[in-house]
Amino acid sequence: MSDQISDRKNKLDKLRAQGVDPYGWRFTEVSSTADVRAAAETQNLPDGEIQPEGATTYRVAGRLILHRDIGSLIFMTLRDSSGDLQLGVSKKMIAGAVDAEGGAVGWKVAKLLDLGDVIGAEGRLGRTKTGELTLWLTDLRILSKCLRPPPEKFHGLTDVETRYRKRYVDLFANPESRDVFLARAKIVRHMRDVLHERGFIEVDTPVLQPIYGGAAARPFVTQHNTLDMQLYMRISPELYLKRCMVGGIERVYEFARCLRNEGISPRHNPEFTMLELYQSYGDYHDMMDITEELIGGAAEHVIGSTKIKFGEREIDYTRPWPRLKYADLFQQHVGFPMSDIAAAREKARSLGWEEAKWDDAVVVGALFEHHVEDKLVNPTFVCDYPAPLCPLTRRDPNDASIALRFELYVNGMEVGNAYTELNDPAVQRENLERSALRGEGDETMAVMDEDFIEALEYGMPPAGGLGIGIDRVVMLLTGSQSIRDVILFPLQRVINVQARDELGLTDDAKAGPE
RNA sequence: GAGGGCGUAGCUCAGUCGGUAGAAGAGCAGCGGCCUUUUAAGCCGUGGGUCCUGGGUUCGAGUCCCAGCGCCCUCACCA
Repeated sequence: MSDQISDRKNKLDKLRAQGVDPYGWRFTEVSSTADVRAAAETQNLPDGEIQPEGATTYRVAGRLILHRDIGSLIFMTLRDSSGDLQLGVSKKMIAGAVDAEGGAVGWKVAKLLDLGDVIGAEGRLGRTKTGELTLWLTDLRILSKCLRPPPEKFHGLTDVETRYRKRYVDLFANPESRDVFLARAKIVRHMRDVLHERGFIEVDTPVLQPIYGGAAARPFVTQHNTLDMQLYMRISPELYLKRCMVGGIERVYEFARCLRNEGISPRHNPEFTMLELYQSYGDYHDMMDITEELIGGAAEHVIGSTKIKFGEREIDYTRPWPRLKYADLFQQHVGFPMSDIAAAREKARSLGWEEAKWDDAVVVGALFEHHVEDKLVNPTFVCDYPAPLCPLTRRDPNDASIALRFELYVNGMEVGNAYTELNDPAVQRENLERSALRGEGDETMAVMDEDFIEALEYGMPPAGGLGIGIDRVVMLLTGSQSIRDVILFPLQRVINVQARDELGLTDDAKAGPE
């Protein structure tokens, strides 16, 4: 009976026995530890001294992550979302503290604290002999008891699986993990600011869709009971955002959670966030400008640098970014023009690919991926794709085999994708029919969406459209090697499947009591 | 889906060639003490294990073999 949870529960009982509620209440007018540090910078705080009674006091709240008990003096480290701050508890100094109801708090609470407890505190600033900024407490209360032992104080939580499954522990135990998600929030905020400034309107479109489209991917299938209807989780918001443009929302965007029933990898998660935006009366050149501002601007304003390390490499986000043609990159890195289909097929065969049943464009695309993508380390716009694989893109008026599309590559990874949008309903119908035909039996291929065509028949303005993989941008800007490091709660298999099976708790058994 | 790697105390990790008598170790955390300027505080004492699970080989398995579960990586898939 000596496990750590019971030890902590014992302390819970001791606190209650002394009239202290271990699950505290409202604790307001709190400064962040960052605010306290900033305030300290402006004051003369000699080493080894505490500000005298009557000096400004500060209130802070957060989680206890270090605790050094030196008899009738205790040093603790408090962590909030802005950082850490040392607290000092002197038995003499805190002796008189009482709470609003007249119950004594302070020293006896300090003696019953455990690592991980959430506390509120108030005190006066000072510096220790070694110059460490310290808040010397005049008040201390416990706001929430931590019943489970937190990870080791020095190494934190390193087990990858536990970090993903118990992200709440990872977040308070590993500041660098917390910082990734704070950076993610700032990056998204920066993007919203840029779009707001340019007159874009944020909307929400359906995740549950009767017909899925806007990308080539396998969807998750689900079912609505009352409507007795099969639905798909969206793989893309594209067709709905275009309907918004038909309706006169000229500049529209959505931070769209998309779900794709595909493989999982360090760059792919079943659900991910895509920023998708459309600008009426623009084209894909406008999308390049805005992409630079969204991502390059985030590097500058959020990370504070245009040169950011990713693994061994340093990536340079200095704008403007090169805008290169797909055909030129192909020629440069593959070694012959992409129009030379015979050479392309021969090359494919030499790589051991079974290309016989592939379309010409697929062969060219595969060679491009194999030979070119890895070379694109610094942000690069790859422009003007072969048309056959772009059913939603407008063709170059001078060359129908070229689609007015670009993809943004960074560190060999596709981060953005943009088109000069197709707005001729007849051509759109034709393209969708053709790709539906080619993809017969392939549930990833585009399917006909009659209502979408009908929307186009009312007239959609010519437009530029852009999609940016937010998770991947956050990976690059925060140096995260896996997409799961920038997604708070990445999908993991349920544990105890075996145990459930052994107990006979299969799906059938769970459906209802006998 | 294929291949490779990993799984030992709450956490971070040792554990050699399969064997060092009995009790599988350390640090942190815990528990009992001491300490009013610590910095991963220190000192003394002390409790804690489904070695992922289930089989097998063996005189003997944390270690070897097989199956399963979970995670990571590579490839495939993801235009």
